[in-house]
Amino acid sequence: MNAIHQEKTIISLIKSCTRKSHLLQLHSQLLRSSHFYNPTIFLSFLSRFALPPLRDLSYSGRIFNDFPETNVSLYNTMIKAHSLGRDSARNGFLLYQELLRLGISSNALSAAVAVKCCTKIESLCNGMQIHAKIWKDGHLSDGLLLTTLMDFYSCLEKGSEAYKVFDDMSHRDIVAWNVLISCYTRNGRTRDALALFDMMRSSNVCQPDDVTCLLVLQACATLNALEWGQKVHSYIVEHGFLNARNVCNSLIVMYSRCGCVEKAYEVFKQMVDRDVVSWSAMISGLASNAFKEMQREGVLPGDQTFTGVLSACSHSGLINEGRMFFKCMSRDFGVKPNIHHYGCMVDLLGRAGLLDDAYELIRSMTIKPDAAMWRTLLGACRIHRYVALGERVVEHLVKLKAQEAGDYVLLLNIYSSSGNSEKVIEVRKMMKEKGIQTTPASSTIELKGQVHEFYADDISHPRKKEIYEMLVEINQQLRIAGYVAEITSELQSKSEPYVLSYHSEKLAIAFGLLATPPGTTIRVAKDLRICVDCHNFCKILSAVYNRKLVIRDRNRFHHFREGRCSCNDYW
DNA sequence: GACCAAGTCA
Repeated sequence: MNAIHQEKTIISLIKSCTRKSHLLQLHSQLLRSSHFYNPTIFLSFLSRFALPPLRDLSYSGRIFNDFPETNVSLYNTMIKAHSLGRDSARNGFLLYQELLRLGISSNALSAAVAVKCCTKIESLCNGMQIHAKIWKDGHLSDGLLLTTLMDFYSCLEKGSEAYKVFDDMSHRDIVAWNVLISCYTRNGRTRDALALFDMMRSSNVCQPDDVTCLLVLQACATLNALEWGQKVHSYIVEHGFLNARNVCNSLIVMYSRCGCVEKAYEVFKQMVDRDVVSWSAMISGLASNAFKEMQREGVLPGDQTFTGVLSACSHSGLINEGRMFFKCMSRDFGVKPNIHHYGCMVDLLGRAGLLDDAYELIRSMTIKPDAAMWRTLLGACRIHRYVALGERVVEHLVKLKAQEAGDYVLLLNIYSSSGNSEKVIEVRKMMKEKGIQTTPASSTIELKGQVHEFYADDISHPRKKEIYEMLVEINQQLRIAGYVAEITSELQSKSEPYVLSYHSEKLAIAFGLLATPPGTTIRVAKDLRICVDCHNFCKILSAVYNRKLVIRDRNRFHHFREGRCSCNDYW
């Protein structure tokens, strides 16, 4: 009795672990006790490590292999974990075959997760083999398994097979119906998907849920079926699905595809927790509708139009739209891409981490790339830590004789963030030899019509004593809130090694904090990029001091509020 | 008693 109680406690302890470090600690503790070899406890451990949010395949694979026993559940968990990734799904299927080879009796769940792997790797014949085995093992009454199988056929565009499975099901729950709808939309029977929504509503088999709405809205968007969409919208309102973010996002997409941006905007405005998807959907809706409207009014888009559209795409990370517009501008509108268009595309691809594509694009250009273009790419190399490409880009800049101190600083940052200190020293030396001067960065803040300018470690301001005292206090406060100064990854334009000092923006912010009443937004402009450390500083400061902070640096605006920044991570 | 199915932008 006691043992069972203990087991339960340990399992709930494992479940409550949200951090990998805690879990690892618990793991090593248990490893020393006898509990670890309890298969039930080990299973809950394994699934914690193998499945999202942690999903560490190599670690979970190791403990799975090291564990002295095996059983179906352990295998199922591992197969499931592998089925979630495109690259790992093949190994998931191999694990399933291993399970069969070992003679461990597989169950319906094993088949389900193995089928999931086949869906991911798009292997029809492997999936059909499993289907045959399901038949043989008599698992045909398992609704979950059959739903998975249906989805498999649907994803591989074997609609008729999927319908057959559906027909043979003895009990169909809402998920099965939803899979059927998604199968219809995927396999070119979009109108039937809509009809199904009506059928479900009028019969009392299964009432549409939020996912049903999601799927049907998708169908409406492709069919341009505005009235249908509105019907679904009112159903959503009636059933209180409007607080589901993904439902709202789908509504936005549906309305903008149907040309009703106003309606889309209405939905967008009443949302309380908008995420990237909501914003991207809204932006792309606005952009493409404005674009369509322009054509309707017979105004031909010019090169400036595309600069606007492309830069909107690049700022909102709309990669596919950007690519689409870029392709159609010359093909359909006879607008030859100019250097700005290419610049937007390089920025777009670079931000998305598609650096090789960006490099290829520059190479393919008929016009000569300018320094700004290479610099954009260099910035992207810095973000995504592409050392080799970064070096090549600097070579191009040198060839153009356009290299600036800032470029070397960027290169320095690339090396230092990838931990290559030898190269850092080398570049520094070269900069010294070439006599490259770095201009000190400055930050400005406006107060009652007067602009105050600060440099790093500036002591020229009349209120410098207060400002530095304020900074000491801020640092204390922020440290309590968990701020740790980050000095390793970032180097500013100083040629000296990093000394613990205050960048200009910190001085400006401290001044703003002491010179303005609580609640005032602090606005600072900086001529270079804000560094990671100052960025963290701002994030935490905005929460601790409950102030909104707007920093405009060389690249963009950063809006800090309640411990967060508008640019999700640093850039 | 633990492990399981569908789904938002592109």
